[in-house]
Amino acid sequence: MKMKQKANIYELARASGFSVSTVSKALNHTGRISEATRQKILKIASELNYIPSYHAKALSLNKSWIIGIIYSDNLGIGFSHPHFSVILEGFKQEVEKEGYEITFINRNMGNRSMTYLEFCQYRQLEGVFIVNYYSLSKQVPQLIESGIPLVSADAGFDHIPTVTSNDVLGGVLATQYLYNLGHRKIDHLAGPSYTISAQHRKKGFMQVVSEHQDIISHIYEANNYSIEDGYQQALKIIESNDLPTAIFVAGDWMALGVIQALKEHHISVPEDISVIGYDDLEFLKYSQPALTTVSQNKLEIGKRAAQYLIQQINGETVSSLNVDVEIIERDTCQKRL
Amino acid sequence: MKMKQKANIYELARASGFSVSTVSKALNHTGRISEATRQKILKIASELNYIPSYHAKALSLNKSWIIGIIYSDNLGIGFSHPHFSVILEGFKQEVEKEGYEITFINRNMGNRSMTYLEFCQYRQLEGVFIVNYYSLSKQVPQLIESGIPLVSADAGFDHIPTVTSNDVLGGVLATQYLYNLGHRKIDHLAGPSYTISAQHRKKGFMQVVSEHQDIISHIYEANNYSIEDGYQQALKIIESNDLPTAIFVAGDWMALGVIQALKEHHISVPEDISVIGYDDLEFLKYSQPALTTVSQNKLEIGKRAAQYLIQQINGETVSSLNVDVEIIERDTCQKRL
DNA sequence: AAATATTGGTAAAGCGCTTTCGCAAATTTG
DNA sequence: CAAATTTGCGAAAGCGCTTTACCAATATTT
Repeated sequence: MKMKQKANIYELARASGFSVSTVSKALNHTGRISEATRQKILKIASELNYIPSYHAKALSLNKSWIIGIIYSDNLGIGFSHPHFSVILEGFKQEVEKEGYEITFINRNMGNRSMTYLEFCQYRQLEGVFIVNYYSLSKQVPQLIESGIPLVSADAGFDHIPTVTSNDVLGGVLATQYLYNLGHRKIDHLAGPSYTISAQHRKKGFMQVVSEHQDIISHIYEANNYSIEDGYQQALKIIESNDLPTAIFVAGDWMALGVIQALKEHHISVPEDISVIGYDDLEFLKYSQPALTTVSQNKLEIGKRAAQYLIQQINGETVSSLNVDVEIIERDTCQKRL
Repeated sequence: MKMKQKANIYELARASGFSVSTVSKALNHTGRISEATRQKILKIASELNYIPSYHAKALSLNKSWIIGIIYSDNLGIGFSHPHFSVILEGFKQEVEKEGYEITFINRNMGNRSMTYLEFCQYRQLEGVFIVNYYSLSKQVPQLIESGIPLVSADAGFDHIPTVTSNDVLGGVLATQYLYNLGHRKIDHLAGPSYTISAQHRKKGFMQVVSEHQDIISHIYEANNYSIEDGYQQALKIIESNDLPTAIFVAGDWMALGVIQALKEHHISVPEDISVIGYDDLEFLKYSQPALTTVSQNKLEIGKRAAQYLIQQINGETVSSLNVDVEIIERDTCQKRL
């Protein structure tokens, strides 16, 4: 049986005896047309294995059904990033539900390089999702100015609807948690201060500290949310000769470094010092001891971002949103009597 | 300054005084045209912020520059999958270098659902990369029959060029490694037998065993490469009352479960039993004790797959390829004297 | 200087689809 | 039963680009 190659609308017209306009209307359930002829045409379409041409449709309708993703990954690990990959996944699931596809915006398509905006125009993108973008270049401002629907999962852009964790709340919860366990000497290892997330977590921490006269605290700050930075800062805490009984670490990676440094100095977690992290990276469930942490609802962040973007594409206006966080109790914190 | 909205080729023609055909040729460095007029046209194009329309180009040229990805993720974690996400990343990097984009093939675009093949036709995809697909449906056979360029990162499809780790070699290396450490009672926990990867790793294991008369071994088999399955099978090993001194576990996840089970029975790793895993999942670097494992070069697998696919798109024919693996020595194996 | 080849450029058709507008036939209204 | 609507359908233009076929004007060969 020879498969008919790529029948188009004209062949359907010829085969059915109707005009192309009528065929088009039949296929799209649009326009005025009798049910009888619609059925005839649909039947023929299926017999001929008709599949419409996306490119022709997109050109004609001026609608691409594609959403761009800006995912500049400073670690070079791309999809494998334990935090952003989950957000991306949630985003993807949600937009696909609504019939959109995603594509990654990179600046050298084909041969010549393009700006983000140029790429968006070239591909007629419906909107773009900015996740994990740190740069001072004019690229994003240019996008904002262009009026294309935008949503971000990074705090730090004004003028863009943003979906992030409620990091102030996270800071509060983590600190209260330690306080309620009986800790009174609580240090905070903050993330890099140029990130809004770090600022907020620290703010939450300080808020709780200020509410309780009996807390003694020091704040340290890392340049990066990395294991290495956690390790280095922990060394400082150790050298300070004024050990806390608990540390609220602003990121899981850093917490890993902290725990390692403590262990090397024969300070055991959680017996000597309790440690709580932030992020709830999937794999830290399996670390030993399993990390107690503040969980960000990453999948939810991605999904809400998707909804916000699609709402904008449909002409609605949206504001920003903070997604709730929660404490995940595992094995790195314990009561202090 | 008012930004000209989406100038097209006709406006360039009018503004430059040349015809659209000439403009097109100037823009594409094609056809016979004098350098002088080309420069004039390019100048005007840049002044008018001309950006071509992808859709029009694609329709006219019948070329989409887009590669489809079939990534059916049975765990539901999508991008976050610690093994496949890295392969995907390598693939993406490599195809982008050549000017292609990737898109994910899911069966319900817009509203109605499509088969993989229909989607490929709809979007005029140049080729497709099958990664992590297990299903008995006719979808993939249909793709194969259609003649669209295909490449896979899963063993298990005949008739499709496949890029995978050399799993037989991996099995050999792991087993030899244990043997050379002095182990003579070596068990193997194999992956699910319906996967080619598990079959190959086991084959490598048995090959080494057969070469050495003095090895005593048992083989166990899991239904899944999961922590839970590793845990369950480890219980069986423990119950057997014939403990090995080393276990070659066919997957890192399973190894995690194995180690946990052993620990709960106060059998310490590596003092009592050495454990070697398989995969080299990124995060297991940080497990305690850090897992010794057979490392799959995931990034390389993705990149080679990309190259193979593009070669096919360009009309060349390619065969399959096995990417080398290597032992990563960490803390879960030790000498047996 | 006549014959030939090359160069620079254009008109027009084609890629596959949507949509407006118009028109005849069928249907509803008063 | 005439007038007013409504229904069913088609012609044609438009979306923005590429490419073939052709023509006139040069440039090159004998």
